[in-house]
Amino acid sequence: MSVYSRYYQIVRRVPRGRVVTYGQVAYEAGLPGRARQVGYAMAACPEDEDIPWHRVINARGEISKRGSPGSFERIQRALLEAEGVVFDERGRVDLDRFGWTP
DNA sequence: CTAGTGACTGTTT
DNA sequence: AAAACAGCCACTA
Repeated sequence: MSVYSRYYQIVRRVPRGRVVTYGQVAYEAGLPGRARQVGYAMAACPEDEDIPWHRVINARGEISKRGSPGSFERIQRALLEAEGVVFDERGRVDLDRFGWTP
């Protein structure tokens, strides 16, 4: 049982049309201050399980950038918009409205 | 065991 | 408001 599984389980609880920050996932998993590990866990996200990884964004309300391709961010944004999440012209989400609170 | 690598965050320029 | 800094630690080789 790795720490990743804990994070994945938290992410699975996020309902449609809502988003969470990396730090919040770590906090809910009982491991505050480990946002970076959450990011690393998402990078290793298993595709064969239904993990809504696209609902995890950074504390600024933006989609975190992954070094090389860049196309994944566009896909993530499309997935969120399809669930009703609204982005402003700068590509940010209003966490006060769409942020998930357990 | 050590060293390198990050989908991050809060504070400080 | 945007950028730079220093912490954070699981995982892989």
